[in-house]
Amino acid sequence: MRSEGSPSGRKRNPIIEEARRRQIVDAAIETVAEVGYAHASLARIAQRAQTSKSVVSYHFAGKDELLEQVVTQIYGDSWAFIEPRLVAQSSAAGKLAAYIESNIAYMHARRAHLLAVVDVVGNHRTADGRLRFEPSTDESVLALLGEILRTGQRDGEFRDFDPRLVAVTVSQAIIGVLGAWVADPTVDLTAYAAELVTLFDRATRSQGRTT
Amino acid sequence: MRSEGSPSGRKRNPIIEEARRRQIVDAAIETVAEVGYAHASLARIAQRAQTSKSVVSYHFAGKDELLEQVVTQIYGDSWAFIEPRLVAQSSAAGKLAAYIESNIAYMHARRAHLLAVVDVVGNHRTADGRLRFEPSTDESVLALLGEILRTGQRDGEFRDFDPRLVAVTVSQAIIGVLGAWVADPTVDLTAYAAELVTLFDRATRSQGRTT
Amino acid sequence: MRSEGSPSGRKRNPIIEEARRRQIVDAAIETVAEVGYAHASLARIAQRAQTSKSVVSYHFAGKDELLEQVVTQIYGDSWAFIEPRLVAQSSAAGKLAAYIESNIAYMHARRAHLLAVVDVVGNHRTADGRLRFEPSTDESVLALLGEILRTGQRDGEFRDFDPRLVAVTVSQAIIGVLGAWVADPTVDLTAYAAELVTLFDRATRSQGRTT
Amino acid sequence: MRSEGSPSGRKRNPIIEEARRRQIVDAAIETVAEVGYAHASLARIAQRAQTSKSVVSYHFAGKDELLEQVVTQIYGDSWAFIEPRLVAQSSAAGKLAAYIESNIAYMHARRAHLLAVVDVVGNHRTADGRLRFEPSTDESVLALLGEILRTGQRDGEFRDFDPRLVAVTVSQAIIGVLGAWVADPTVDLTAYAAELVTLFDRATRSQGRTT
DNA sequence: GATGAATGAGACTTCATTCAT
DNA sequence: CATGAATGAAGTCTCATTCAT
Repeated sequence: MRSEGSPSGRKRNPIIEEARRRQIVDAAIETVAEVGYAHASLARIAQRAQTSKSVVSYHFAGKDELLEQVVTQIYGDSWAFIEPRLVAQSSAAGKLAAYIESNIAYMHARRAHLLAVVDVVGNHRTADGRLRFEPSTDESVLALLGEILRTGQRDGEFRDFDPRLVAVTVSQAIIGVLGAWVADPTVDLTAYAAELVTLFDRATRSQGRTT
Repeated sequence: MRSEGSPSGRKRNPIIEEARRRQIVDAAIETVAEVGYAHASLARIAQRAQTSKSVVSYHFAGKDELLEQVVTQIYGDSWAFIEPRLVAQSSAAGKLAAYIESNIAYMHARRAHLLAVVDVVGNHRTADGRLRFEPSTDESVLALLGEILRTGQRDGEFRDFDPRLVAVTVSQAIIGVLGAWVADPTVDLTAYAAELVTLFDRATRSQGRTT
Repeated sequence: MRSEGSPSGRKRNPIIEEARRRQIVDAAIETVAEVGYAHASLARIAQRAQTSKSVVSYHFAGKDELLEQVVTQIYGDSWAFIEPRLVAQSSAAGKLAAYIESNIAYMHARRAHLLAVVDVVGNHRTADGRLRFEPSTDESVLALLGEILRTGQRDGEFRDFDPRLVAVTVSQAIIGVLGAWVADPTVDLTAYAAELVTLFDRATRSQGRTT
Repeated sequence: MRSEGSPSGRKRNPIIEEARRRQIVDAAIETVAEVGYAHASLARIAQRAQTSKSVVSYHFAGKDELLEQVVTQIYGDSWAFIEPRLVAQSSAAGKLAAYIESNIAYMHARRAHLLAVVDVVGNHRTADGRLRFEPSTDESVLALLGEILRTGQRDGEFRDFDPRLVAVTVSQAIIGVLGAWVADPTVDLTAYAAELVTLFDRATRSQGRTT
């Protein structure tokens, strides 16, 4: 049980408190990345954070809350990286390319984040056995991509297709490229990203148009 | 272990033996599909197979071998379904379309197999924490797709691109579409498969060509 | 989780199984008697039964089932001792006296049973904090005593009073006498039992009657 | 601990100090009454007192001292209620009746006190597993009742019996009646108290006497 | 005077595996 | 061929207590 005296959940000294939580979440990310979700026990996470299981239990209501923080933090960080790069583009095709490239670039720089988020999202379940997070790809990501694609279709940049299907495909293609890099870190991820941009440009452009 | 040749009263019976193993592997598939890799204990698998843990341990060297059989069996079954449909196509583009459609069709008919194989492949690890299977997509699948794509490029059907990247993309796009269906079983998987074929046809065709 | 293969809950070899369960229940009784409910951990019980926690968990679904067995067993044993002594009496007054004396005699011979049953009944609670057993005195005991008292009133042996109140009082008086003996084992429990019989004889007899 | 005499800026304030302790003890009583001794953790008690564990630990040496205060306070309060009602009676029979009725009346008005004191007295143990308080009934209560009963015998009011046995019986009968009320709050506790007085009047009166 | 933070002991439970029959 | 029984490691979580501020 967390929160005593202050039912809001936040402690009186938010600075040290937040720092400790962040430190533990980071340790959890690294641990999941290294040994996988199934073997990422509180003991191992605590060990990496250089504390004890009790401290982890003190700062988080339980393993569930900790793992949810892992996902929340990675989603937040990656979005903070991607968003300005999207805003900088005015065309839909530009935004699509920027999304693909910045997403890959972010994970390129944080391999552990990639491994952890995929593992936790794909495995963390509620007591009744249902996945706690959206499977495969986050719903908000699909909504964003769908919006970009629909805008492009309205403006005549893109041909006619099912925006959701293409959004799913783009999303999974990115994961696939990242997965290939995880399996074999020698692949040139930047080149792959560029090729992916080309591929989806071709797949979505309306006929006869040129960049 | 009994001695071979069975000089004693009891007879070896490979048929019943194989049937038992298959029954247990099926139970394992269903269990993983239902409660997920992390909660698929031997006890639960045995319960679903209507036996006891001991029987499972008797027929398989351990949990590892059982889960490897799960993956092997699903890979084998799906390949048995897909291969004839590939052979029936002569063009590279035809083979690519056939691969996409038959792969999705197979999983469409066996939801539990899809859930189980994704879960086990993505989670089953060796004692030292490394994944026991190729991450994300099976290497042999990538080799097959790469071969089709390269043939198409050689014959002028396809434009110039990195075959491995496109192979990865095709593979992950299929998983993505299947994932969208798992998350929301009401999506029209057949329509999605057709759209996916169109999308990759556009993405790979050399300019100016038509079907 | 107990019971595998045989959903009934009983194992194939009921003899050895039942012996082990009994052994563990006995160890639980002694442990609760010695260190009290709150300190009677599975570890301590297992230690006294000369096994490990795992074995206890194997034979019982959990601590709850074990403690319920403790109470069930003691209730059953004591009733097996008391019943024939009740049947041997024809008059209501005789049955009342026999109940008091045999109840005290049984617990006199099994101090640990007395301590354990009082402790478990008074403390064992469900997850939501409610007592798992009837508080103070078992309802079936009160029903039995009430029946005896009502019969005595109908036959003119006993004066008019609230049968349930007197049943509760008899029940608690027995516990009180036993409690006095637990606190100070030098008290003459047999003499106390006899005095208790006299006391309730006086309190219940109809005026003018004699034994 | 600060030095005495408080030479520094802060002043010792025994009033606020005592109020705080009382507030915490009250919270402990309510908590034990609600969730039982075994689940009455310092955290839960602090939560109900609207403070934190640290505050509780600051005001009491430990959980032990707090629970001892719970018992002491309830014993004290109940005696303050009962004593004047005893003094008001001149005959031994009158005192006995007054004791029974005022005891029940007090607990009738404070259900939580009843539940808490029974639970703590029956469960609180020292490190070596021995009960910290007298089991069942307080020794001073038995002494008081014994004194009343002996006086009554000396004056010829009561017949000859073992005073301690009857004291124990009276004490437990009261607990029994209260227990019946706790189990079923709809029972008419006042009527039960009156019946109890009658019952023990009959059981103790010397022959041929009348009120 | 008071408290947020930390901590280690110990609680219950689940699990994969082994062994004698 | 099959299984009931046993087992120890490891998991998550709760708790009373202590300490620096």
